[in-house]
Amino acid sequence: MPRARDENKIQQIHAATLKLVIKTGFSSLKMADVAKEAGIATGTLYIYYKSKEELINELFVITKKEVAGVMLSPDNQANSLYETFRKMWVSYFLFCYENPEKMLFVEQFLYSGLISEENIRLTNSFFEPLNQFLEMAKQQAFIKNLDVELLKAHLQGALHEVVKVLMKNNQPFESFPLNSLFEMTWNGVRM
Amino acid sequence: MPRARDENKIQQIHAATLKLVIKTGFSSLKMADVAKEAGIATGTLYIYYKSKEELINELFVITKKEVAGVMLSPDNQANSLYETFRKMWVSYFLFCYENPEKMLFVEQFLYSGLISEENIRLTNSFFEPLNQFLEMAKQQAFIKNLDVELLKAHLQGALHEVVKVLMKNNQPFESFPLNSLFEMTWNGVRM
DNA sequence: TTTGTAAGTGAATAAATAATCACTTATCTT
DNA sequence: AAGATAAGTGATTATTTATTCACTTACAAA
Repeated sequence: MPRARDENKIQQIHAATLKLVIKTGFSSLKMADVAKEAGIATGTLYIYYKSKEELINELFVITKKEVAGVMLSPDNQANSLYETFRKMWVSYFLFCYENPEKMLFVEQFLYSGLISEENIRLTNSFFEPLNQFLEMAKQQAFIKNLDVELLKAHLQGALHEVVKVLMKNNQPFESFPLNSLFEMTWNGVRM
Repeated sequence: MPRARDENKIQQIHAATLKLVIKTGFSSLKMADVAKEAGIATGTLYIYYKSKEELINELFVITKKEVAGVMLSPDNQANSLYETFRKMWVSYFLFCYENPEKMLFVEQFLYSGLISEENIRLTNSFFEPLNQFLEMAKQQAFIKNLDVELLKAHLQGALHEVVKVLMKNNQPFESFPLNSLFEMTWNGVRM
């Protein structure tokens, strides 16, 4: 029997890819660099991924799935729509703040032309429960009666850009005005 | 005397670059393609720009300057802070809607690692009057007392993502809920 | 009209980088 | 312990794409 395929190595490859994307931008992401950063040979990288495109696509899907898991965690289910909304928003905010490389990776590659249409559709499907939650909140006149895609875009766009500014300024976790930022978002979408 | 350098050709090059970026993403932006799209030879492209990096950087600065011009237009000066804020927001929204290729170009390249630090600083300086306006609005307790960079990030992030959704869905200009979208934004930042 | 100069051309070259492969190493089975 | 098999290696190769350059064309001045 052969050696077991090293699942841990895949983690190293992913971490290396994310690290390089956040460090130097994705236009300079090279397979040789990814391999070096992951501590393996370029040839080894190609044992795990047939091509750069495949690596990028897989990491994109995995990261989107992780985000969906964070937002839609059972922990975020609360007794009121407001509380559920707030928990989801805070979870996502903290995820982005603590994993800026994942946020940026997804954002950068979404419109890069490197992610297949199929994977775009697949990753969108992960967020179907979120769509349903927002539809329900709309029906109960809890949030504004706008197209769910527009609501999500408004919420996500604002959150991402804010996190990027916090990142750039190296804001320590305690110092940033999480509640004020949530209030700003909430006052926007509430009825 | 030689022929006059064709200023119009620069416009063609810029238009071609923006068109290709929005069509296929910037990772597949090739100088040969830009030249072809602009109707010139690749060699000609290098008469106008020393390198791809120079083309990208110049177009980035020009586009940012155009955006600043649109937002800070004297037409947007009104009697109330509210009205000025609204006019600026609507101007920028419509600019992005009508020029999605410019919005996406700037967004895609900002974190790409291809724009020089110097040009990042330069283009930020174009928006200094906007910063001053927001500082004033804060002092007059007209909008929330949050860091101006965070306010701008929230506003711009939400607006961009919303425009992208409208674009993707091919929404005709008349059908989209401009006022509702503005209200959402305004309710977020207002005191 | 001739002539000098710079713009324009696109095939050819250089540079960057994705991907391969002949070889080595590690692990598992018997 | 020996054989079998797959992982791992990194220099080499293939491919892509930025850039150049020898040549042509268009224009303006004399």
